[in-house]
Amino acid sequence: MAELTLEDIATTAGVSRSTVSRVLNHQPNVRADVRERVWAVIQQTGYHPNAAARTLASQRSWMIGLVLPKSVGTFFSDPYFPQLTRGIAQACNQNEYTLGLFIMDSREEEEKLYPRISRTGLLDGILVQAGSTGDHLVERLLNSTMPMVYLGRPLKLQSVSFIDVANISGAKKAVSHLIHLGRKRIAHISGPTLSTAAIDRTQGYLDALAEAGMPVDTGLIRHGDFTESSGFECMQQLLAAHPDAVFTASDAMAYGAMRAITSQGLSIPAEVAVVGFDDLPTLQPPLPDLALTTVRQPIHEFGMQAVQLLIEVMDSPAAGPQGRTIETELLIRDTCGSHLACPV
Amino acid sequence: MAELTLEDIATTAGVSRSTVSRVLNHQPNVRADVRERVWAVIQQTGYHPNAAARTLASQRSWMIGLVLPKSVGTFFSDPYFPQLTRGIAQACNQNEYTLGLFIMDSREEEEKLYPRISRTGLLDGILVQAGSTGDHLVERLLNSTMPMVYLGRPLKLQSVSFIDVANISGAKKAVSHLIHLGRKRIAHISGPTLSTAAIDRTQGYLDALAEAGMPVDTGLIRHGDFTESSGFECMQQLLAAHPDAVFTASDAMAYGAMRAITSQGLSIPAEVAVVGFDDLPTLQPPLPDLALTTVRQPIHEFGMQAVQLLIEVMDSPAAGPQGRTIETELLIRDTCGSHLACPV
DNA sequence: GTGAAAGCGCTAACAG
DNA sequence: CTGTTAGCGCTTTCAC
Repeated sequence: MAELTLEDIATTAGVSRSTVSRVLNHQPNVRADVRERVWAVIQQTGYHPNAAARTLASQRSWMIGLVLPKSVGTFFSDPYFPQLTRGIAQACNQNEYTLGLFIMDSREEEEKLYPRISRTGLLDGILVQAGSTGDHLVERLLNSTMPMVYLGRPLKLQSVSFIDVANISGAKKAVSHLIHLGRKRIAHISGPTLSTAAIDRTQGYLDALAEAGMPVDTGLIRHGDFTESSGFECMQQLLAAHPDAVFTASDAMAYGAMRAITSQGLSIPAEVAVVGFDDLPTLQPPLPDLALTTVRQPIHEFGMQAVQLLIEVMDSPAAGPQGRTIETELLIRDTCGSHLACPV
Repeated sequence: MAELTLEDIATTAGVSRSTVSRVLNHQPNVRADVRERVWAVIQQTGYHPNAAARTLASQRSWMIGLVLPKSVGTFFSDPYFPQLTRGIAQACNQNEYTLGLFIMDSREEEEKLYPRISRTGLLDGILVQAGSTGDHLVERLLNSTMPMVYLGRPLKLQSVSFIDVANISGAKKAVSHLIHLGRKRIAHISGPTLSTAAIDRTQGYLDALAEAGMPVDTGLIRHGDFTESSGFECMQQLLAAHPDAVFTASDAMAYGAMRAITSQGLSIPAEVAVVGFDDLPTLQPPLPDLALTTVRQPIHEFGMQAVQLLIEVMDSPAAGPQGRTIETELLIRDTCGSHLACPV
């Protein structure tokens, strides 16, 4: 079954290739009746233009790539990425872009994939997920001329377009809330030291303490790796310092912390309040009747905005690097103890 | 910055375009010294061939699509898909294919995406995830000439290539194990009635009972939707019928069931044994010290095999529809009570 | 408003 | 073993 071509449509519609092309691309200069006639033929025959030919001639593939460097090790143990991917995919659909997925599991894959990603005629632009700082592939990509948006806070601002969650202010909101509720010894479980998201959330924690004139006790700070079990372990250690609250850099760690707290016979939130970060709907809470107070980051929205920004960058490359920040929301539920302190 | 072309490389290397093309595609008929000279130029200049031009000329895009119909609603609440996607991506990388992701959230998106997916010159083949039976998009795709592999059991075998997990035998292994341990009233929590995976796992349950000459009590069967909470609810109902074991069609439901059982003050596995299905590593068990006995499906492997099969289908379309089944493994841990019954 | 013609950058016979 | 010659199917000036 030989595929239909523009030529075929042109012939049966009794017009030239150019005209069919104009109709296909919704260009104005076509007489209404001709346009209809051509559309009719297109519909009847079920013709679809050849993507490669179109890309070659127009120098535009209408395809963008989502690049996940190998340093994003948690990709599939963390519900964050599926959500993000879904937001990105949806925005792609809305804007008629096809989404290419580039997942690297090893340094070798990074080496092999780099030429494919940077090859012209395949991608119009890329979304690059921030991994640990100093990732080799990311560095190379940053130095290429491919239009891109970095997902997260880049090390040196102003050199690349990026979109990030307002981690600092989000974390600060959470900790300030705990302070206002009268908590005095607020512990903090941060993420990996190379994660800018973790660094920024810790910064928010420090900012909140500073604003309240409260001292920083490094004995109340631990670094986990965003997972439940690391939250459990960090909290076990922290309990020796008798905190009356803990702010964790992820919900999973908050759940781990809750498990540690209750297993010591302490009550939440009366004796130790807990506030997390993420609000991923799919996590199963350890204590069904105790909803976690947390900082919600709108991941799906984040993904959609990322695509939108990339489109802007691709459409007007002369505008230079753009930055965008997505706001968070403090969701006050049970574990912060608001109902204990605020009987209003 | 004008992009380099084959022509440029040919000129500076002092050969013709064809020769450069041959070198690029690792074709044999090139003298060794010429080959090296050309490679040198390619390396120095950092030249990468244009993907669209290559696709147009060779009629091969080296890109495959992963299609997730809207009926796959659980896509991002279920750790199954991220794992699957990772396996697929890895196999694509190994075989030099680019992966396109097509996620549909609504019927409208399905309509809009169909032409893009079936458009020639974009995809060499597609992987179509099974959703609920009778999905509109899937029907259309099945009737197209696009090389494809269906992920799951198709309704009418023999009309399409597919790859599936051995759900029936896996479930049967699980239930037979419970029977051998002396359990008499084995309940079952199945999945959605439109899911072939759920249907097959239930079949395995029935087969095991039949083989043992045990009666089927429909009062011991409930349908959940694979989620934790549905497992909890189904188990609450089932407990009224006093089962001494339960086999669930997913780990998440098994965890829900465990929560229901313990909240009734019953002990696992002494009073009620539990066996799940999946063995997804990322789920957080409700009872940290009680590991779930379950049927492991090697999802990552499944994804890789799916790509392999698709490649076979694309390379030899004349061979007709191919079917492949991936075996499961019964992982005996704590919740089935093996240690109680088998003091060997 | 419409058609002719010239590519887009590559692959693949076909000669030599 | 290497170069010449046609395209692949579409977009896009440029005339008319």
